[in-house]
Amino acid sequence: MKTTNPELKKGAWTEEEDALLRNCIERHGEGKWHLIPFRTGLNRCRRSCRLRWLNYLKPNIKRGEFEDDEVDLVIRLHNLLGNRWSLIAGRIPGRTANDVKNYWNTRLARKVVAENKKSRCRTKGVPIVKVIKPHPRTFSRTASWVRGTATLITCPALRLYNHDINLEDKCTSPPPETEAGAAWWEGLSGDMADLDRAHTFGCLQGVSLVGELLAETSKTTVEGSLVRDDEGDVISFDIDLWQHSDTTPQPVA
DNA sequence: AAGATGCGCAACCGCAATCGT
DNA sequence: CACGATTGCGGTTGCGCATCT
Repeated sequence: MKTTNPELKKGAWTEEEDALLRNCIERHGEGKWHLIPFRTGLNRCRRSCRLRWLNYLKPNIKRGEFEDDEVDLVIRLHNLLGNRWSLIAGRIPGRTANDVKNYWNTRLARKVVAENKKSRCRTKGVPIVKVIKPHPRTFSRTASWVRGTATLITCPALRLYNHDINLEDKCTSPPPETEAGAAWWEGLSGDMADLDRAHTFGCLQGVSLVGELLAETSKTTVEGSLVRDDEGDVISFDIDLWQHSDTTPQPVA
């Protein structure tokens, strides 16, 4: 299955190789990585080409020191998502997953551990909050997702399902019972008009989210995390909706 | 001055998910 | 549904440079 060609070049890239790769992607676009070595004539494996592009050559990659707000964001997102570097990087414009991971491993990890130790001493007696991190799900517009047949998508911590019911009913669904859920519902309703090409409707029911999403774009990703206290009660939750453009996913809300 | 050590970053590797047939 | 091919992700390694002894 896996083929390793000992003739393939490894190690640092030269300027010539960079130029070949850049030209090829500018001409043919990103993707189809398996064709890149043939198209460029590079004696590199497709994964090496992909990595070089995504981590170094791609336009808009931000270089240099992380700014304070970026560092703050990385710490918060890592707290929420764990080592999901690609998700974290997706929220920090210009930074790659490798950048974030390296920055974390070389600078932030020790700092955060030390600060956590300090804060644990300060907050003795405060219950530990467990964050459940379901994997993001990606839905294509095809088949059952758009107003189609019943679909059930299960995540470890939340459920999303879509079925053929009247949207008006969905909009007038009773607001969630918990305070956090009610706040979310309010915010969601308020944001509706701002959602350019996708809309989401939903309400909290116990520990699950019932939602329906009409995807007018080619792909939409829903990501969510429930935050529970020691008793297992949901105290807040975070859900992100992503529209996939041709290239990098951009948050819509 | 030269070897040792530490650090940052780019790149590689293995694995799992997804896609296509 | 099964299976191979491809892609994406995160962990790890290794190189080059800076600093220390």
